Amino acid sequence: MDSMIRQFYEIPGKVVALQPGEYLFHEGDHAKYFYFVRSGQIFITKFAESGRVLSLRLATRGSIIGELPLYEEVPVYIFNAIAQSPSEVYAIEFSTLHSWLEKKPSLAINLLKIIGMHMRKQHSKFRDLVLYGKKGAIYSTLIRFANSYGQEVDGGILITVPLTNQELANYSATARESLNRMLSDLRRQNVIDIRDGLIFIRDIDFLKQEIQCENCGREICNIE
Amino acid sequence: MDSMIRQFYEIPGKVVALQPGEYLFHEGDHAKYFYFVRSGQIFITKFAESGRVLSLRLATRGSIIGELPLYEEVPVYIFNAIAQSPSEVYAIEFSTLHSWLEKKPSLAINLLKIIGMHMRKQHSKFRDLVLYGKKGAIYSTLIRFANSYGQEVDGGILITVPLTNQELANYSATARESLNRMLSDLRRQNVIDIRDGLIFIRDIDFLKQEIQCENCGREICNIE
DNA sequence: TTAGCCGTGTGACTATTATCACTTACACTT
DNA sequence: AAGTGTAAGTGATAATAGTCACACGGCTAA
Repeated sequence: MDSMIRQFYEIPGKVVALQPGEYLFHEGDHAKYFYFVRSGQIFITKFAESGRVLSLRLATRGSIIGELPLYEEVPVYIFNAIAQSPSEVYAIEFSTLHSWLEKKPSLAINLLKIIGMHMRKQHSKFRDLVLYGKKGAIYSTLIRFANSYGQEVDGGILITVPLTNQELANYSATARESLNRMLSDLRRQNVIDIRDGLIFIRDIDFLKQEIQCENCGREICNIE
Repeated sequence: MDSMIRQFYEIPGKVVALQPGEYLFHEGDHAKYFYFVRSGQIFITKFAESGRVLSLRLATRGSIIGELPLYEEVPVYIFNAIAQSPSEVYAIEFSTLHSWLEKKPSLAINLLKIIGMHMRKQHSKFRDLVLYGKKGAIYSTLIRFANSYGQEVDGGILITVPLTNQELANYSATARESLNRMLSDLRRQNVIDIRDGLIFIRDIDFLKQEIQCENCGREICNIE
């Protein structure tokens, strides 16, 4: 992915630094910039009227953010972007990006590739959720976090991002209690474990099998 | 949308005619062509191992199909495309499309716009489903069909596509019986009606309100 | 004209998931 | 060391959705 975004650095823009918890933008804000992440992690979320939070991505180095309103008549962000850790993003104005895309076909093609990949991610998530219910949503979230932020140790995968049960629940649109019970079950079945507050996946194949994983690869099946 | 795809007609390709029920491609097939629909309607579906069918779109004149494997290393269709009515599609080889995209930036930009729109559609569907459960999925499907195939009559909207309960259920990943009960409830509440086997929506605002519709517009909230 | 098929409708039951209310565990402050 | 706050864990119950079984009606082909 890194090779694909390298080209975007040539486009004039500015660097924005964010502290943990700081918003890059809110949903409903007028959208002026297209971003990609240089360092750190950024939560992409959406609020429901009921007060629930739906988490969609955890963007990291190389991820693009705010691409959705790119060619909208009235460009408005439809998600929130909040720094999880100290982060830096590169901000390019839509108008600047537009003119560069017109001049450089290879840039447009790269963006097509990136957005196409996003489509695939979104579809595979949709599939997991819709066909296998909350179990599908939760197992799929674990697999995606493992693919994006997992570190292989002791024959398992340690998810190196600290996440509360509530945060994990937000990724699968599940009640915290339901998520908690599922994690407890998985722990009892020796599929996962908690190590210093981080999730350690002993048997990722079990998770994949349960949701009939199509093994779409780490390029697609991730949370970035 | 039609204006956006006009440009694609300049690219050499071939016309493929389909009879109702005929497959344009199956999921898992090696993907060679990018299509757009000239006439008729095409179901886009996905099969689950359990035998269930998940319906995603009903493509019509101006819709693009098979765009997902565009820049994949091993291009494979991930959905099925089946004609619902006698249809004609225009087929462009990926390799041909690639070279045209490189030569014509405006073509790449148009494709970006179209795919960006698809992303928005997908996100809004995801939201409806995830935040409002099956009710969200079903009401949202009705609204989308109304936006794509609705005809205003008698102060309501008639969905001009004949759909069985099973077909509608496939769009919302719901059991036929559950869908049936929900439709019955809506009928009792005078929100919808059945006219000669077609769904007639009396009170679309009720449906929109129940799923906290963000009024994203017909360009986004449709089933194409 | 009638048997067969298909789609609809519905009751009874089961499974899944959410909600509420509370206890426990742990880190951090004072 | 006690007090406070936050997250985790859990039981009981309610709400939502799926499954199974079957009745009914309309259409069609023999």
